[in-house]
Amino acid sequence: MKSAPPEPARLSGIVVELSAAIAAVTDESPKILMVRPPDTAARAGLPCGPFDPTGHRTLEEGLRTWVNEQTGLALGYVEQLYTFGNKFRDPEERAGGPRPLSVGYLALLRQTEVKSSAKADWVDFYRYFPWEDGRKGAPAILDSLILPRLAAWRDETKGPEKQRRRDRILLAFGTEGASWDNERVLERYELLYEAGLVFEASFDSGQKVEPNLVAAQMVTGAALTKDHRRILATALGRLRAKIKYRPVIFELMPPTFTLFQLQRAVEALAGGPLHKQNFRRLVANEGLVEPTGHMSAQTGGRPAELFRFRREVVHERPAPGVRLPVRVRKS
Amino acid sequence: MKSAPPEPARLSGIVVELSAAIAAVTDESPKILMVRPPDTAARAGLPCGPFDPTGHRTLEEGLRTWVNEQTGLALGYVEQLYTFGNKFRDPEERAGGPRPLSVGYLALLRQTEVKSSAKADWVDFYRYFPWEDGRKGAPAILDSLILPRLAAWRDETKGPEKQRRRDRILLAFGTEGASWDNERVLERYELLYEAGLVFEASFDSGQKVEPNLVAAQMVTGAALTKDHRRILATALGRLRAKIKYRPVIFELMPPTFTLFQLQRAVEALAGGPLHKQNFRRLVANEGLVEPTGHMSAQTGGRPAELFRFRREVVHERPAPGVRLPVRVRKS
DNA sequence: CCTATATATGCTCATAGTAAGCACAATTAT
DNA sequence: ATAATTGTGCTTACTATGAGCATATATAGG
Repeated sequence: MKSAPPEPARLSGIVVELSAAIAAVTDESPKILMVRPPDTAARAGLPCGPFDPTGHRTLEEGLRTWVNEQTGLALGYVEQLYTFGNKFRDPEERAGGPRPLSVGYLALLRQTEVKSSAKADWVDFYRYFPWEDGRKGAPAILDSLILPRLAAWRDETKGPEKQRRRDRILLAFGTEGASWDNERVLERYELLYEAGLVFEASFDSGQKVEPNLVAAQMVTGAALTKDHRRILATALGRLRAKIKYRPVIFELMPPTFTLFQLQRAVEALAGGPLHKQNFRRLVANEGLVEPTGHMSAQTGGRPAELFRFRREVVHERPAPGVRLPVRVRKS
Repeated sequence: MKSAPPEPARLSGIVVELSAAIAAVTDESPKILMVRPPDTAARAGLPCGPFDPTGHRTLEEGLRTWVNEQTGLALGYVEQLYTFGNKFRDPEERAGGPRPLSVGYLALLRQTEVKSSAKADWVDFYRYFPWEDGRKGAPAILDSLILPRLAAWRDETKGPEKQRRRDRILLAFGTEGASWDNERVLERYELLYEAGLVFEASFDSGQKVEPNLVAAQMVTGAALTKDHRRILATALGRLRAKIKYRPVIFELMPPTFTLFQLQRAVEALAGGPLHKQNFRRLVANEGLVEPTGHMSAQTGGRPAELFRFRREVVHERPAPGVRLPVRVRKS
């Protein structure tokens, strides 16, 4: 075993897959592109395909090729997220299939480029993570179901393990006076998974779970195939982090927009309400946008000025981004 | 081609390698663990080994196993960085070898655990990135060599490509009034690579370069095998980002330490000087440390109080970290 | 002992950024 | 006309940050 050289024969049991969480914001709602399952019994999943070592010069190029073939889309902004390689992340592995690694990517698409297709749908992010949408106050599902269930899961154990579980819940969900960090999407999903509160957990383990847990799983968001919901959680967490220090939000906006549209887009991703006046001041002070001089087609109130993104900011400031003046979450 | 199913035969030409940038801080100098090359003609590299899909349950477990076998170290803090898969990242691929992917990791080790071994050495980070060490003012090599060379490389071209190169230089090196962002380690390395200013560039391309460029390469840091310097640049960038919003610096400190030792460790990684009084205020205000009541063995001046890390902070604050009050870089 | 030097620690002050909210303007729906 | 909706300017209190002064306590060397 020690310092054995690579053995191609032993290593051929690996498949490298490229998967993409492709995000857009339409009508103030955050959307993600999902490939429709082959039959109604199966679950939907992210666009993905195998990496081709002879055809693809880079991993990213392979991803772009695959997405283009599967959905017809030409991706713009693309960023590598994480490589997933846990044993049995794909159930087929149990049946003797090769070990599947998946290199996950986050891609952003402008609203204008969004079109439906025969194979893929645009689905609201929060259908998979209903507990992450705090735009209209703390999600009801937290107090009504998730936190009690997590507390029960914590109390299944004793001693140091119980303490560890308490700590993790506290950190992820901001209980016991700790604060809710909107970036900890993955931590929250993984806790729900471990506590058996999402469908994938009971499916992956193959165990029967108690009936009222099954009922609970029906309301903890829609399930995805394999570990794609985990990949998606990683993507949302990264995206929430990134809009705070890089102007990626503009990858999702049309060429011109009102400040309120911009705010709605940020809120859609961040999952919380923003203070309007402060948001405008922030965006203006950072020099992120410049007025076009035109006014928007009215949308119910006083007409708003149209702005465009100032590409020059990246040269001027070290970390231009929307450092959300998020209102304190009242739980 | 279109939507072709995975073909195991075609895909078997992939090797997945796990590589680790293992960092520590000893004597106020940032160190990285390097595996010694087999002969003096070869270049050193990061500890790494192939991923074993049958033996390793997770990628991270595989990494820990490999590092332990190669260096005898049991890693503590480990974090996945990035997966590298560019064609010909390993020169052996040109000779018909399989396509090598590498999943890069960042690991942190306490000073107390650092011991040399027969196979591996602890090397100062900045031996590979001399332009990143601004602790004693802006590195001389920037003005004397790097920036003029980059300007020449920029001026090789005309029109939009020239503008693109100017923008990239400006963003990465903070020229023309822009500010130096200590996290953009990878962008800087890649610019030097593209401009042919590091040894790996001429080696990888196989071209002869003009003699005075070779001379220049001698002072732009030590070369590493394959693309390991790129992986290392990714690691340093990530580490510099992370210490600002997560208390990872304490993964590198001994159980108790003086505030000045802590400051020196942060400076070593961040690559710039800090304002002492403000640093102390910051660390105290964030509640990152607590006094032990003991005093340090003197180190030349008034004895300092010994502190320890307060593990509880992670529960109290959303993003505890050392938000460096870095002094403005005088170039 | 005295002095230079190095580190440790407490404190001030000016400035910038942030959270919260008041006030008012310009439009549409009823 | 009036309510509702959205846009925009401005104030106020508070907090964080950058810079520096002042002083405390040690060591090293004459």
